[in-house]
Amino acid sequence: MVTALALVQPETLRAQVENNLRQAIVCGQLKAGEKLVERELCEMLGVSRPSLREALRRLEAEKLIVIVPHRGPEVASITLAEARDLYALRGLLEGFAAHEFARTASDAEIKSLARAVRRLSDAGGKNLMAAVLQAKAEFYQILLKGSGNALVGEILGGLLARVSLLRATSLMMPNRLPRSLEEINALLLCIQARDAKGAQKMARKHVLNAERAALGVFKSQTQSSTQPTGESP
Amino acid sequence: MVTALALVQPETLRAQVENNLRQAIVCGQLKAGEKLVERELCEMLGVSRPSLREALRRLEAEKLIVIVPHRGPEVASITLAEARDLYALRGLLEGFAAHEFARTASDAEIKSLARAVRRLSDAGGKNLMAAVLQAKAEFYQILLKGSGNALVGEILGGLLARVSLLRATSLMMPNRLPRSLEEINALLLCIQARDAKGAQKMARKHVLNAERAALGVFKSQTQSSTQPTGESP
DNA sequence: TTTTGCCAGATTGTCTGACAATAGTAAGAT
DNA sequence: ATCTTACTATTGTCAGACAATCTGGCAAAA
Repeated sequence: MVTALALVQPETLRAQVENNLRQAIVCGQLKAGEKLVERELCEMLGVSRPSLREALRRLEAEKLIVIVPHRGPEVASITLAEARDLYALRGLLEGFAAHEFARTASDAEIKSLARAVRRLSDAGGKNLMAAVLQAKAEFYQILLKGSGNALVGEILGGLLARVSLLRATSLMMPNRLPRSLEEINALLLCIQARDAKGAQKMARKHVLNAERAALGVFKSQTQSSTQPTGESP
Repeated sequence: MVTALALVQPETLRAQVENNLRQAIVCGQLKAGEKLVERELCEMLGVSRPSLREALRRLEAEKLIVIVPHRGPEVASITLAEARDLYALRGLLEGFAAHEFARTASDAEIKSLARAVRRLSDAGGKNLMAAVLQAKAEFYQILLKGSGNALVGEILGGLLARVSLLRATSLMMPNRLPRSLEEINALLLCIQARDAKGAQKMARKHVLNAERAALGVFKSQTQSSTQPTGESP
């Protein structure tokens, strides 16, 4: 008897377009504020306008692009105030997820999380950025799944995509990596001790620190572009 | 001289379709689980398929409809677990909004909120459901705006639309209205006292009570359809 | 009778081509 | 130099078409 058979559903063309564009945006290939032209994208991706436009509508709903009527779509850009709001919400939601995980996750899930943290630390120690990224994604996935609230994961996923528009995420500052790993380890300790309140606080603190670092870079970036205080002689 | 002239931006046709469908869904004209057929909707709304499909994509991104490839769209339906997740998040976010409002809103905003509560109580006392709805919407708008985090309002708006899919909202149980008004008044008192923590707790409590009432109705609805165990002895 | 296989109709996914409406731009007039 | 005007590019919207796929029922086999 067949126990499990994951038949890959043939992704519709529109979905592929959507995924391609989304990844191009969060990876920075399409920069924040960049104007998009339908025909160009059609040729690039090899699809017709209707398919492209449907994909654009979804990305618009996700707030990754902005479409002003008769002026066309462009990659969304984030103001300082919006970034603050984003991080505030992220802290709230990740704090909630950590709280619930510590409270309700199974021992097996906690062990799984611990393994992910381990991999993350290893990758961080060797400065393997790609591995860090993957391990961090796994860490989040386990945390969110174990929190028992799928909605939080859904919303948080959307927020993280928007945060990436800042183009000043923790990856841009390798010097913060050690402290970031410390914070995650502290979070893990709280969870292993089933200390829900402590886990919540640690998660919030982690986000808060990430915010400080990111917004610091962000401010200096935007300031330097509007008010070039002598980057080079 | 003209002081203020709100020139209604000519809503694109697609946006009108989107709004019509969204309202039809949250109002219950299109019931949860109902299958939608593109051509029927096109004829109903008098638009072409591309325009309709773009609107559908946006509603899909908002999780108000579900589109399975080659099987067409249908109005999303909510399971008990999803409903619980929704209310948990709602409590978290409304609690946050109340906390921040109490902490940072201006005195003028607090007065504005008090007026909205007053209108809400009046409408509730007279059992004018339409007026209650409008006053409650205003109340939320003021609260969210004054909380200083636009994102929370954005996310919460999406959640509330999805909650309406339950079709077992507080409106369905007029007997809960008095208690609901009491809770909102208590929340207002906390806010007027600038008691952020208290406001947060009251907001959460309010959502929790709403959840209890809604899920009670929801369970009895779904049970009675699948397992009619005799509503009353 | 139940199950299996198959076919036709219906619906969606996608493309092409077209035209009107609007925004951005460049040229011309004062 | 500033304002007005005309033009061009791009988007918004439509109609029609065709292939891929799902759905339901009917016939054939066990």
